[in-house]
Amino acid sequence: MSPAPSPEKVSARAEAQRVRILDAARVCFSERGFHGASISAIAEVAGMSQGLIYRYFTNKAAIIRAITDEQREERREALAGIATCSELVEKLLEKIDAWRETGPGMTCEGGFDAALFLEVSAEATRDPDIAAVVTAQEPQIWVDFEALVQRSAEAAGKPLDAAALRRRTVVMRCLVDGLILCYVRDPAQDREVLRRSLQEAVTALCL
Amino acid sequence: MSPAPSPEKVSARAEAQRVRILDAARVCFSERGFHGASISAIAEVAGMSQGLIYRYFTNKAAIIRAITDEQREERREALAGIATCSELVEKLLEKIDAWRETGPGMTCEGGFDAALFLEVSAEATRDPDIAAVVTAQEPQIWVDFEALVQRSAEAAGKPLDAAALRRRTVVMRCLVDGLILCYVRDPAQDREVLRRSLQEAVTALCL
Amino acid sequence: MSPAPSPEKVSARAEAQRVRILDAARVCFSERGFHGASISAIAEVAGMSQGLIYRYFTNKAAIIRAITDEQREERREALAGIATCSELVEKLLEKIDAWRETGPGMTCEGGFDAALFLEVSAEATRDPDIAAVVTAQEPQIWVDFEALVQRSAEAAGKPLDAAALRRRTVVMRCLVDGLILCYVRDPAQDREVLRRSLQEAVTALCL
Amino acid sequence: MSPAPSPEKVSARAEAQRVRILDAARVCFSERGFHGASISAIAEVAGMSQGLIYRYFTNKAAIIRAITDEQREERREALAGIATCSELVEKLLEKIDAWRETGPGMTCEGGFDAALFLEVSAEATRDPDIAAVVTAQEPQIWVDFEALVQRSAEAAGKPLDAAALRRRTVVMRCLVDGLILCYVRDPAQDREVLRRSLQEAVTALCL
DNA sequence: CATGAATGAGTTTTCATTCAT
DNA sequence: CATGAATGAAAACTCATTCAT
Repeated sequence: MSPAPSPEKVSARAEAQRVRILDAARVCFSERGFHGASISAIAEVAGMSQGLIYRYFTNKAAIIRAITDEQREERREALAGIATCSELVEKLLEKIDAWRETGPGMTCEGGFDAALFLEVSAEATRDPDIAAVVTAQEPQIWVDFEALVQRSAEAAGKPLDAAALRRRTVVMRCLVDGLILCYVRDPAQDREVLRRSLQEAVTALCL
Repeated sequence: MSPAPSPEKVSARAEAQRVRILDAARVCFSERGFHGASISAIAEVAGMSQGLIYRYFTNKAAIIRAITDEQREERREALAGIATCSELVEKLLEKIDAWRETGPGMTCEGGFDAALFLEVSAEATRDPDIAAVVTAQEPQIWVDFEALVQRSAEAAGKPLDAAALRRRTVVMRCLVDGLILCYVRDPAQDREVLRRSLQEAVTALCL
Repeated sequence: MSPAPSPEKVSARAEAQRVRILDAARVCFSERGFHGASISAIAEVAGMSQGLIYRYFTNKAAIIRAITDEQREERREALAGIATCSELVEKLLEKIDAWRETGPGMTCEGGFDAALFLEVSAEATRDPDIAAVVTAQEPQIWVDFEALVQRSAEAAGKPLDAAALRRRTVVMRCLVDGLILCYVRDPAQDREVLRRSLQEAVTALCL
Repeated sequence: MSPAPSPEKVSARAEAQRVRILDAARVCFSERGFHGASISAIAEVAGMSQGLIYRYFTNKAAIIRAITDEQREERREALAGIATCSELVEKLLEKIDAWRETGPGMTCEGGFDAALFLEVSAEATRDPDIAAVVTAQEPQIWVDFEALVQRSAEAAGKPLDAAALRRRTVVMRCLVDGLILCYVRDPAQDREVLRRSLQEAVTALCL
């Protein structure tokens, strides 16, 4: 009875547990912030005991780091199926709307959680560990983003050389990240104006 | 002798104390976040007892609200002496650099504290009170920002009608707010590239 | 100008201040209990600064002692105009009703504050100082009470000798104090039943 | 081995902890009053950390409520083995004496804590929650008390009809509760006089 | 005489973390 | 592997008391 489970089984189970914890943490952190959310809240949402969490993460800090680290992949996925900058703007607006409606923690499955994104960015400002994780994500994000911008430029018939590509990419990232802040700070503002403003800028930049 | 202090004197003292507390709070909140900073830390930085803080603010929440509310004025001042969008980009980059060097809490006196800005934005995501304060600032900020954009457009010989002005202003705000995020997330990145990218965009937008 | 006030004037003023403080304290203690009421609350109700209170009372404990001490006089007054035990029961019921309606602190002016009476009794259980004050009142109260009971007995044509008088007085005091507890613990109970029960007992005791 | 503890075991432990806390609370509340006793004092007496108390009671208020609620059962038990009103008076005097000697908090095991009884009554005057708990106990207490009074009346050969029974019961309760107050306010008084006075009254009431 | 700012110790309560079972 | 009881430190907040003015 109860044969020793194969190592893969074990780590599969372990991985599943980690996922459960991270799913719960995402919800809690999004709702209350990294420092406002308690381990006991996470445990409750995850449907497990507080003690068990410490079998999979040494620390609350480790959970925060893991959540922060996830965002790299999410960001990659967000850019994956997208052909042009114009489409990116469109999709992002949709996702922010979805976030407002479905509530916090829905970062996975192609969703986007603006609260978590800002919390991570703010925390990166203070905690060197988090800053390191965030900064480490950047090269990859730049690669993906540049690919998109180049794709977009080529679609517009104006391919860019390396330096111009980088600059155009910087602008696009600022635009996109700034859009999130804009939306968060004044959620009542006219979404259509937002959309058209951004699209106009994309056009002006020949993307 | 020892005349009863005039009421102005009294409230002047009270006001001075409030300022001391807010100065300390700005430093602490910037360093540790709203929920990571403790009242006792604020009291220590302010050089007073914890109890005294409660004579001037009913709550920690009240301090957070006050700090959030301050940002309106700071933002106004930041735009005040600026003629064109190009100049805005230049000044903002300088200020972010200054913040990185002088450390946290230097929001006043024309300074800019990116950490605090992000913390406020993140908190607005969770706390309806903070969201209300932030949202209430927006109309004023739009007015100031539109004035700058129009000034800039006129300087470029291309004045804008109301609708176009609004759209261009949205783009500028996204650009500028996004720049902050970009900088925070990858502080090591080449500042010169950042500068040129943004300026290029400003030019492309005829501002 | 401002001639040195005569000593009587001074102590008259001092006495008036003490009264203001005690009036306020009575209200606060009645509403929140000795330990639940704060000096600052008393100061506010008294319309003066907290510091001033300490010019007239060395301590919070001193105020509590003073309030406790007052009850002797109140109790005397309560018995003063009363002819028979039957009348006492009637008056007490009226006063408890008045207290329920007019709210706390109305101990003076022939009123009766059941909350304060119980608070004092409870505190006497714990604080030896208060116990001493309360116990010191008792001889006087017994004298007054015995006078009433004797009056009542004579009115019924059955004067009592010293020992019997004392015993009958004990019973009357228990009856009357117990009535207060009964009322407080079940304020909804039928007042008429209460009245008749007590009166019946008075009759049975030939008072 | 080391079998998972059965659910009964688990809640048995929890129940035991609650009892430990309530035992400690009884002592502390009796010694210092509800608002004078601190959670840390209760924790110390209970021999546990402050934090642990909050695993079993959400609030200090919840502990106060629980202590208040206990009194119903204590009161029931106090009346249980008693045949006549005369015996009740005898037993009560004994218990008050025991309380004076054994110190505070000995409410359980057929003991009686006058301090706690008065504290609860005083608190009922201020806190609606406590008032509700106290008032909710009353019907049961009346039932028990009426049973005793009827028993006593029958023993005296004079059974009472419903209305008279109620009135006689009111008188007995006032007598008994008032006795507690009398004793507390003047603990030095002659216990024998007290005893004889009450017994005389009981006789006069044909109980 | 009077104020109210100031303090420091104390309050209740929460929380990350550990550990026996 | 999993629980959840237990802890100790720290959080926000209150309060009696003092003191410069």
